[in-house]
Amino acid sequence: MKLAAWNVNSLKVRLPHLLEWLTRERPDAVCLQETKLEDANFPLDAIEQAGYRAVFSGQKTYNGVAILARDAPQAVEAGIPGYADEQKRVLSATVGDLRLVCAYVPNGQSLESDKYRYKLEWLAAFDLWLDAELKRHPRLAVLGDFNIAPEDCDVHDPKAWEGQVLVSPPERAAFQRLLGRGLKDSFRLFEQPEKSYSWWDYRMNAFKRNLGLRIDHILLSPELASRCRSSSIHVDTRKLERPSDHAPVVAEFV
DNA sequence: ATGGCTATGTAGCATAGA
Repeated sequence: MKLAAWNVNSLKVRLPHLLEWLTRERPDAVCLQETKLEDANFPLDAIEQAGYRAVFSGQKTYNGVAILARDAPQAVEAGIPGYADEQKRVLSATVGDLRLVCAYVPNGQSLESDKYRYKLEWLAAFDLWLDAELKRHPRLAVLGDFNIAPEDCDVHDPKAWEGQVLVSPPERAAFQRLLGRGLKDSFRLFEQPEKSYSWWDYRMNAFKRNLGLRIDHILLSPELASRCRSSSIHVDTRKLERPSDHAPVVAEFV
């Protein structure tokens, strides 16, 4: 069994890449972020023709999340219950015997920004809710763009990034709180190449120079973590024509 | 070198991403 998370940065633009990747990799489920599409414009036909069912929660221009799976997603829930948020950032569904949470954590912009306060507040609500979800769903996976590089080894130049948004201590503490709930960072369950990243700036030839950050993650409940056999980042998609600035992250299970 | 690139909405630039 194979699960994936991919911030596609516009599903409209990235649809050919996605379809090609689905056909080649045949994941059982994929969580997409930044679809940037209203639900009425979701390319459901093309995705169904590729052999996938889909549920989605989108909006114009910004944000937007979707879950694609070979088996129909059930018990679909959008957002964080009890946390009012106009922004479409969370979608949950049951696929087979798994509970999947697709998440697009706010970026935060800069430490002085209102968006940074929103990010921390959002993460607090997310953490509280996930604690309850973990108790309800022993086989829980949280997949998406967390917009947090958990450790200095997830940052190409930790000195240059020190204290900035995506690596600031409060954000990293929020990520550690999720791990404290019992969730495991699937990527770090295994030996990994040094300088492994999931996002590279479009500018300054950042990808060619591997100036990246690891901010996209698959977190697993203890039961799922014990079944996980590998985790990797599909860097090759970043080499395509008109790529997303994020690469898919993948976890495989027995 | 606080720039640079990409996508969107909308019709020349503004906003956001990370």
